[in-house]
Amino acid sequence: MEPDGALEDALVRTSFRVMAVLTRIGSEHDLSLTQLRLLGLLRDRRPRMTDLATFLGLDKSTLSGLVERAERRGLVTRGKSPEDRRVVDVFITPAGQELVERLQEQIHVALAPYTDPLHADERHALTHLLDSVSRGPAGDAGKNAL
Amino acid sequence: MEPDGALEDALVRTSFRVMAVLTRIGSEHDLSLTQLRLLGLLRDRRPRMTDLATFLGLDKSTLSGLVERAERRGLVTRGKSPEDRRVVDVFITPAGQELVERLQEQIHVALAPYTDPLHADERHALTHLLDSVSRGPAGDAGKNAL
DNA sequence: TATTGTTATACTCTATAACTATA
DNA sequence: TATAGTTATAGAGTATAACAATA
Repeated sequence: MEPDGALEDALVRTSFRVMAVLTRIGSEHDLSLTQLRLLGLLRDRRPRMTDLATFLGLDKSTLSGLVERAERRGLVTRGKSPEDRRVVDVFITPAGQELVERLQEQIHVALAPYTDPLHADERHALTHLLDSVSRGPAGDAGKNAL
Repeated sequence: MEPDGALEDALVRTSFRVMAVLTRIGSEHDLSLTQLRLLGLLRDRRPRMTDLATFLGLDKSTLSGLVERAERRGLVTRGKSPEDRRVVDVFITPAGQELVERLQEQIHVALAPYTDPLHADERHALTHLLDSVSRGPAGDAGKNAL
């Protein structure tokens, strides 16, 4: 039997490992972890600024800067909504889309060495256990992947 | 059978969840994720500046600022090594020690809702699988917990 | 009045380059 | 010469407060 808190410690330790991988891959493309997540979110969504702030857990003023820098690099675009003219929708550009797909691929490759030692049934079990965990406590919103 | 990359996606998703928890708890104490890790590392070590930079994957100049701000808050201290007078050793203070223990406790409490739904045998299995994963590819240094 | 977003400001985090002091 | 650490500088990330535009 593990000591109390062993599972939580293992989760924290693993998460720092994964974040180190994401940080490294991001920085190879001059992207912070936050820009990485931003692009990931935009991959299959075109949210408004406020939605992005909520998803990322950041202030809307922070989003203004984040999106502005991504836009300056040609990765995303902003467009005013026709229905409600206060709203700004954010889209990924083709260049951004291409980049995010490349990143996804590199992330998988970089994580593979960590997961490769597992047998097929272990991979299967771990995937399902992590899905349970990241689904979170009942009543916690669905949230985002990368 | 899961699609290819499902395990990697689950790892990334879970890691972002865990980081969100750590970020929130840190910010409740005015600590960045990096300061949190710094204190965690110092909990049972008294490394030199260069060691810390290596552990955290940061430049030594970044460490100077990080440690300086933590020192200003009374959480850590710096002391010149007597053997090699170029070296600076970093220690956690009693106040820092007390804080880091409180943080550890809060982190466990905050993660519990995610892990509570698992049965005892699932918790056991997940702990061991995560330990395998975070042990990493053969030849990867031991590294740190929180 | 309330909501959406931006701007101004201030601080932290980060790396690069140049430096000091030891070794 | 090489190593340990700091400082100066510049840019990104972040929140708070004040603001403009729209509802």
